[in-house]
Amino acid sequence: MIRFVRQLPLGESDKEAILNTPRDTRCFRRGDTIYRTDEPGAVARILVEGLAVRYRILRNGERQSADLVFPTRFCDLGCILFGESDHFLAALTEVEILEIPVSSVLDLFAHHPRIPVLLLHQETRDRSIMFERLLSVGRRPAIRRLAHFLTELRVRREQAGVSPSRARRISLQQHWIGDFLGLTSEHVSRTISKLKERGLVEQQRNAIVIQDSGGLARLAEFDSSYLHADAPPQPVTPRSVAGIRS
Amino acid sequence: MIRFVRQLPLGESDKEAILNTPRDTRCFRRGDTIYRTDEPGAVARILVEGLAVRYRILRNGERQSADLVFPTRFCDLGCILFGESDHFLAALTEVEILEIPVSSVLDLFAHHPRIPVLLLHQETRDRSIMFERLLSVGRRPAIRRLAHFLTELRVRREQAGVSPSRARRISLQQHWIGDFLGLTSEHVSRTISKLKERGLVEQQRNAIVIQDSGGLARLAEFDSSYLHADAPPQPVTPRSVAGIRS
DNA sequence: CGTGTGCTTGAGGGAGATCAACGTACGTGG
DNA sequence: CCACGTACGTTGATCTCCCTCAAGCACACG
Repeated sequence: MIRFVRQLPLGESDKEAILNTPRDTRCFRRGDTIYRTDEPGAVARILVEGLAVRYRILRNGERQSADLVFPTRFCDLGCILFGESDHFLAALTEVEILEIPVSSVLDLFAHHPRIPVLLLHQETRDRSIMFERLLSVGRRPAIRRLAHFLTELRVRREQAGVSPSRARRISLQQHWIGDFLGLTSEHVSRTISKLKERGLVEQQRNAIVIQDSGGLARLAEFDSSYLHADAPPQPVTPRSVAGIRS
Repeated sequence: MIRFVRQLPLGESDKEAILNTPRDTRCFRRGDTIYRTDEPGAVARILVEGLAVRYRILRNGERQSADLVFPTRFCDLGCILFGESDHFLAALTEVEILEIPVSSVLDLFAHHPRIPVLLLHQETRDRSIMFERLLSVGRRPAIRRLAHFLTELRVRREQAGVSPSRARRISLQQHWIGDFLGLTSEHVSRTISKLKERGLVEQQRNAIVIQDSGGLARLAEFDSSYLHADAPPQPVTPRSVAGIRS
């Protein structure tokens, strides 16, 4: 927690305030549902460790995932701002969640204005990523969709500081991949086979390993600008501490 | 402009500051491209009049729309925060745009912290809408997709103050509807026919008119909670002026 | 009155879904 | 150490929803 706060591109007083905020830690195991839309009671949650997935479901049980939640992110701004979450969150690995009373977060917002601006940055970037997902699902054929998704994950993990070789190893169940891409898990399996035939990826137990990142990115027509990687972390107040990107 | 600012759920000093910000007005006609991703130079834009659509394109020219931009909204936060826009904006009607230098907007953010919090609300709601679109495109069959889209537009326009009878009248070219839903315009045409056969909508010149809102919403399995209609406009600082929803 | 723009309709094809069976790795208990 | 069950992934056959391509139509506008 402390390490995570220290890295934020915020002023010292902002960080102090965050560290002094009352909080609770909860842990989840792979496969657990972290929260649901029908849960009453609003809590602000920050994922500090692990990997989680945001999804919505249809009445017939079909699922659509939108986002992976990486560490240091608020899980659900909607829950803070609107008092209800509009999606489900599931743990893909062991997950550690910080729970903070909503009122405390709102106090933080009111007294430390750099914090909502930081969140505005994150939210805007996340929205851009979701837009690109929508473009994939709406207009790209399955093989490009998958190539694009794998490339996006690789690039985002590299941006988050994962070493290139580890970032090329993507460990996600195929039914989750299908839920991200609007495909059935069977078709995901077939599509992975096609990528293997082309020598772009190979499979190791429970993971897809990117063999030819360039070729995969080319197949996907991947253009990383939507990830806003080179954006300044915090351009709003010139005096703000230049921190490490979250 | 003045009327628009007066309605914002902000304090008087915030509104004064907005009104004192240097700005330029530009007008566009139906069909015009308002901005493109490859345009250099960041400007903050607010749509004050008319209706616009955000979309991205693939190399082969295929298009995916994500959002309709209604009046009083920033067109492109990405452009303000990251210095580049990640999508195109096109005018669906006559459109009036306010252009403000990015530096002025960033000053506003820094000195009037309620403003970024207000934007955070809007951005979070927009993201929820985009998530629902992704769910549609990924998992709903065409007829439900269309029913859901039409219902969403009706409800959002009602929330924005349009009378129920006018809100039931949706005037959008079919190729744009297709771009929202990940369908071809031919299939949109066929799908509208199916809705007509069921007595849910009818067509008048250049517009779809919802006949049976309830039936349409039922077919779509529409649940309006993702629109966060009942959320407080500005819960952050209890002393903030309770304003009319934007 | 021609021309363009958007909508409709049809025939045919294909990408991906569905349904079902089978394979493989792994953990658990005997 | 092996038998078994479960969770995931693979593969095949068939089907269907939506796309593609093409032609025709309706209305607006010069």
